Amino acid sequence: MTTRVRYAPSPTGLQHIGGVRTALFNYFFAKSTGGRFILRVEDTDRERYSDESLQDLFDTMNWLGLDWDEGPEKGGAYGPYIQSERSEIYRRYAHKLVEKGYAYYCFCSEERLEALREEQKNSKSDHQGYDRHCRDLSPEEQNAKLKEFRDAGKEPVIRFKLPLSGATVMEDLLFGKITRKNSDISPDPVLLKSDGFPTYHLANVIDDHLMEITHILRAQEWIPTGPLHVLLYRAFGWEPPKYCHLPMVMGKDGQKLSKRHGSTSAREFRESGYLPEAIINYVTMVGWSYDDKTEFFTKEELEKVFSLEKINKAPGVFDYKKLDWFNGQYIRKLSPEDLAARLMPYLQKAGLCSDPATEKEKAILAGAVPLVRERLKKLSDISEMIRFLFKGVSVDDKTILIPKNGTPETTADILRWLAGYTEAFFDRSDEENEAVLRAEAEKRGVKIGDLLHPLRVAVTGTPVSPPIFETMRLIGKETSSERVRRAAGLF
RNA sequence: GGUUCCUUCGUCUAGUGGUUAGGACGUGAGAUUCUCAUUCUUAAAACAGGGGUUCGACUCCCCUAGGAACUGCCA
Repeated sequence: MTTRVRYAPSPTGLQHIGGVRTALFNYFFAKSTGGRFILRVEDTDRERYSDESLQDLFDTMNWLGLDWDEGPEKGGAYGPYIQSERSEIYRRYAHKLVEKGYAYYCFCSEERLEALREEQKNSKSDHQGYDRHCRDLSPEEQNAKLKEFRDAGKEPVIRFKLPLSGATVMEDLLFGKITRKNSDISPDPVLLKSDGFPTYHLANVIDDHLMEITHILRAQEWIPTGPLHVLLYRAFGWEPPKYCHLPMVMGKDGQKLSKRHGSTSAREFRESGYLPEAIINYVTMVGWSYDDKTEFFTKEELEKVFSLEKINKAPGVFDYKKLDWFNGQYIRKLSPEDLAARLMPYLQKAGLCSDPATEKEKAILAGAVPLVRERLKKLSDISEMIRFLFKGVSVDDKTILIPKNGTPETTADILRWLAGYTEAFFDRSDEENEAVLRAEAEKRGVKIGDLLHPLRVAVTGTPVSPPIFETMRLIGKETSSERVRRAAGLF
């Protein structure tokens, strides 16, 4: 039997790290078992649905290179893969449950439910949730209400009739048996909403069965509803798939990862210059490991080596610092050409390069890449790092030209000397130049850094830059000399 | 409040009854270096607590504590 797994997000917001992790695990599990990876869009919440979210889902999958074997835009034998296009199916099955006595119409108003919730909150009773008000309506009452509703152009919701006693066991590949008393399950959850759309519980169970999903890999937050789903499968007379609940991804404070912890959406990570390779590698490593030493994995390797047994049960904290480290590692693994190509969009966005880039701009970037590759954590770092290659520099505050142990006088003198030297600089090798500067520093009784600091600030406008000799060659003789002269003129 | 799940360095983890409890990020120190970064060396840092079981428990069982998730006509 080939495994069939699915990633089934709800397009009600940007794809976040938790979702990405679920997608990744499903994808790798499918690949590693020679199975099929299905994408299903669970857009049954019409209130929160947005086209932008759906687009973001595709963009994210695309960015990460997670191709689905079946799903929207691709099709497959079990379509449609967008739940809003399957409404008829859910309605049919929901009514089938009513006929079989496993579900019932509920006519309770939002207001009544609201009041009920309010009351329960205050009473702090152990049992919360729906009071099963409509569960035992007599056939006459039910028909009357139904007519009343339909005459008014309304539809009642359909609720699942949970067993009042007993317990239900869900088998989980990771956690083993998870048992819940039926009386502890949220009482008679809604299956079909009044707008005719199914709730998650109904749609999910029906689709997973109809699409012949063999394994459900989803976040641990679904554990409490697991037994409910098992009950639903049973009511339909179906065999539940195998479950594997994935540990959650938390923020530093141990709470579910959210905006206040930092970036959480794939889009933010993409835009600030994290490589998909790094995201894939790092995100997979929170909650999963291969052994005690290997931590670098390409997507292709993970497709082979991933296994459910190595998943950790405990939730994991998302460590932004470690992600940065991974990203830096991956940036350094890129070929110079590849890195340059990935960097260019950031320069364009910062207004430093035109779009499309000119040959000259490309050449400057190509020259800069060897100097910055060791220094980048994120691709977006590039614009501030080398803006002086594209734009003029202005030293507003001349004191930043002064090295740590220098004075305005000594600095002015050094700059004048440097201004006189820059011409010769370009005729010599870096080694020769360094020798000259060292000799000059010694003559002045200072360190070479005391000469290089004013030079660096004069040429790049900042006290932190790539190695200054190489940088000057990138900037060119004209501009470099001019900048040094101008800095000297400041005193 | 109730239900369910979880618990090895600050963080991610290895470990499956006998180990000096290993690695990685981060942090400290040092080296390299023109700044920054990279790189290298090195240090500090953990089995939540209490009971059992056992010749022997991080590993098995129980209890406690702590944490999390769920408790919607959201998923």
